[in-house]
Amino acid sequence: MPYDPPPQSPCICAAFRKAGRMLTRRYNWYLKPSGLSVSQYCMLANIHRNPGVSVTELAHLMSMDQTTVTRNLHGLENSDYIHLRSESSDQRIKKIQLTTQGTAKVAAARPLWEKAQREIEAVLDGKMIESLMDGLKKIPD
Amino acid sequence: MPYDPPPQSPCICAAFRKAGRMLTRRYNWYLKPSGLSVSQYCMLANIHRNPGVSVTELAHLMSMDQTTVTRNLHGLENSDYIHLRSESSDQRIKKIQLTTQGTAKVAAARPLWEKAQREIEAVLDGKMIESLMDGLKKIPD
DNA sequence: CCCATCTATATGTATATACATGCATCCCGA
DNA sequence: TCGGGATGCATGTATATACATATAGATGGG
Repeated sequence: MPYDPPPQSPCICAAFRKAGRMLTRRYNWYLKPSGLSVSQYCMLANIHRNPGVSVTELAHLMSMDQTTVTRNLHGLENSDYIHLRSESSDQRIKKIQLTTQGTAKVAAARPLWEKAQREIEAVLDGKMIESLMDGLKKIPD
Repeated sequence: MPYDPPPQSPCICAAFRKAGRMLTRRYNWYLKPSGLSVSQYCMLANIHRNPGVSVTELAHLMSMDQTTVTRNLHGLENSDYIHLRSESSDQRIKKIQLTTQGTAKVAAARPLWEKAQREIEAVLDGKMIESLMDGLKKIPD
């Protein structure tokens, strides 16, 4: 019986998904005392960097589906870390802002994030990551 | 009012998660005619490469939680792509095998996967990916 | 002005992921 | 041999993710 060979070159997508799981576990471990997941922390940090960003804009920033952003924001809103305000000039658009508690939470979590980031920077070459992220820009939507 | 600066260096974890989302969307687009997601395809391919692997072994292979593997396997079992058989020498262990349909499905999906893989290989340097995956091995569990 | 159409967000559904924990089985030392 | 700890898998719960679609608001051509 001929043996049907499995894929030779490892699946790049699987590699990145696996890396994501490993990094997520590690960052979450460091962030645990803050009560934030790395997903939540990064979403708050993105809002911090882009005050008043809309749901769809945030989705584009993070290469995330708009509906995923909507749902992830709900948790952050229920925790009173953000609030959404409809744009007066266009009632469809919701602009996202950090609340005082949200700003404080990000600030409190940041040293924990930095510990994780430093640990990973020690084993991964930043230049390579940059170069890979650059290549990803060429992927069609 | 002092402006609390957001994280300077981009979050490596967020970068990998974002890359994973982008690649997952693209691979899933190519795999759509097969009816398999890239997650399912890769899990089947792992089983193909490791016939008789156990649930926990597969979890280690993929850096995935054992409970996640258990749940992902259920879908593949319901679709009759795999079957689980308790090891006679140790009833706790379940060994995973591709069924005839599962083997056929992987074979049918493979050319679609290859199209995705080739497209991504054209924009991402394989050596860098390898080197990054190497670095990840140094992350504690 | 009005409706067709476009755009921004939300909801229904399904899979992916992981932590805490439960359950069954195995194994070893007394 | 038996009982406690170790091991392998499953379940309860919660978040993350995305596709299809619904809803509300905006906009422009007639």
